[in-house]
Amino acid sequence: MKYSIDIETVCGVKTCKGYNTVHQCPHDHALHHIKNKITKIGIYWRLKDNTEKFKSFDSINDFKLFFNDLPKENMELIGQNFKFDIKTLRAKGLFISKDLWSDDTRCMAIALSDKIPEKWLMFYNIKRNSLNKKLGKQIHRVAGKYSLKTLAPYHLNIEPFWENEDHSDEEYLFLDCKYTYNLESVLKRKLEEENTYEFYKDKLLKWEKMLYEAEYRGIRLDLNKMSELEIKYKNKEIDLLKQLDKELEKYNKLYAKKERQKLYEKYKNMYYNAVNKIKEELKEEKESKLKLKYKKLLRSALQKAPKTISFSSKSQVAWLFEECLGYDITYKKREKGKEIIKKGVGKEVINRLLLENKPYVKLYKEYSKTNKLNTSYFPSYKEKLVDDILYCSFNIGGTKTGRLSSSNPNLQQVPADLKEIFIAREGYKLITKDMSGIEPVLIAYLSEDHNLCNLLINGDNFHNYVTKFLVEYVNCDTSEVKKKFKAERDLCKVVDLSLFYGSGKNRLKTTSILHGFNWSDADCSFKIKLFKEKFMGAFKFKENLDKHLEKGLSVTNIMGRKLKIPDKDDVYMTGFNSLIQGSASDLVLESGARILEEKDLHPLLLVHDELVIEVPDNTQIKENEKKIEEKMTNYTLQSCHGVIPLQVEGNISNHWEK
DNA sequence: AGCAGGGCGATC
DNA sequence: GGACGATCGCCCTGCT
Repeated sequence: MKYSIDIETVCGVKTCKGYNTVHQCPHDHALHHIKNKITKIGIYWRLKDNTEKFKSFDSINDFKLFFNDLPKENMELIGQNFKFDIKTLRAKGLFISKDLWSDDTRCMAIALSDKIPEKWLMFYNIKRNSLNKKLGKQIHRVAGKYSLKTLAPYHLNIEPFWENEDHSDEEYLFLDCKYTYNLESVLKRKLEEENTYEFYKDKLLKWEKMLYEAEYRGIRLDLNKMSELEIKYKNKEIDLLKQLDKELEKYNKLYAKKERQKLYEKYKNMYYNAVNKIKEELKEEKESKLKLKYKKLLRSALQKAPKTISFSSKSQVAWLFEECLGYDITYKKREKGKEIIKKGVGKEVINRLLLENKPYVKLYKEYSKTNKLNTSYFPSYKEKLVDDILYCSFNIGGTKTGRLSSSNPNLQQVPADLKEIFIAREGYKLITKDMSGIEPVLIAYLSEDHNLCNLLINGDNFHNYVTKFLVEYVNCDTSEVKKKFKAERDLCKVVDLSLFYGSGKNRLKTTSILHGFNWSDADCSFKIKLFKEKFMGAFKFKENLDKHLEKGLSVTNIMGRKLKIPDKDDVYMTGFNSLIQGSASDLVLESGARILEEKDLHPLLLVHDELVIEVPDNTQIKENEKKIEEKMTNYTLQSCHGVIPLQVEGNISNHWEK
């Protein structure tokens, strides 16, 4: 028997100002399986004669009683983004076996290469906005292309539907369940029609279940270490700020003056505008009143006006560097194919100024980094922790390329310096393994490029190889490059892959400057020519791929995922990139799922080409490490030049290894 | 006051 | 003809 299930949740943190309400919680606690609170649970099914059955529950206990009484043999559960529901139910005491989870309409929509057109989504959002306008509040949030709110109207030919303000609407819950139930069969047919049903069922759904386990388990933080680091960086920030304020005192005064000037102008204009609106005959009596009013407003505004430069404001720092210190803060940027000159204090400008030995730049750079850690990492982690466990969400359909993404918090962008606070549970260790050099391997496998295949089959390192021929004078054994030409290799390492994906001489030049080399334009052009000749096969492959994608046709990646580029103008820059990065990501997902099938191995984090796995700290650990390596490399990448080997790197440790 | 959008930086 | 790409989240700013 098929059932579709849906739950409604709200913020469940009593001390939070969003407690028990939807949409107001600033931390999205409604989405946190431990910090949320279930308000309704709905279950929908159909009898043999097709009559609809629907039941809803206000409490988990009532639902539990009902659910436990249902016959489990041949039970099939369907959900929309069911990962969230099954996780939340489990956290509240109802464990549902993964085996009963038979379909996920969100995953189905992700696997379907036929996506909802952008235009359709636009119309949907216009409707949503006008509804919000009527309500006077942003009640209805953006519905993504994989949410039920857009999938159901699009695939089932029904009118868009909306929940009421408190999410407790019985009717809405019923529709949610019913549409999920109906979507399953429609999407199944569509997947079968385009031959992606197997990919969905055997791969994507399996991966989603693995992610569910990873999310449910969460990762432990070393709280002592964290507060130690937090204090360290707090003090560092205060220190740096003191230095900046001291050294730049006169500019602080200048800035305060400028801001005051701006306020004078602002309130002067407001005053004149107000005066102009008065009818001629009333002018005399009202004018003086207005003058007083705006004087008063100006006075209070002046009191609140900033007295020092805020170094976390890019525009203020830009003003300081350009107007006060006379630095050149321009940089080139491409927008819609055109090169434009922009101003800013981003990485590129800062690094150039550093090379020019401009004062204060180093100080500012350090301050920015510290400020970033203090404002966007520690507070976010602390707010999301449950005891010492941190939970994130993985989004399998979050990206255009097929890559995985992470949010709440995003554990795929943890700064290297903070990785040491991520630790194993008592009695466990963490094994960090990354599939180093996975992208060149996939490019070799898919394009069968002669040189690329051979160098990898020989066991040579891609970056070493590139360094050797890109830096003309290098003529040594490939294995010696890393030692003898470290700076050159570091430069090549950050730019070589991008050359496959379409980066050009400007990119090469900027990168060379960042690495302390000043390669000329001609030099860069020449090097790119060399690179293209060396890997002619790969570029030929890209050319053909682009032609194919530009026709609007789809390609299948290494794991069976179908990929289309909706806008043909995007193909040149994103087509090849998506195929390779999506394949790499799927390879890691598949590896994670295979690892989970083994006893006692718990994948926790997936970071594009890297897995962090929690394993028991016992005598089996070395064997387990071998097992993990085997799961990550046991793919046969057969090319016409031979089998291309996959390699993994990484260690067993108490914490997440850099 | 609250939202949208730009700029930026962390990761791969 | 020429262009690396993909995220998430924070801060600031300008608009209504």
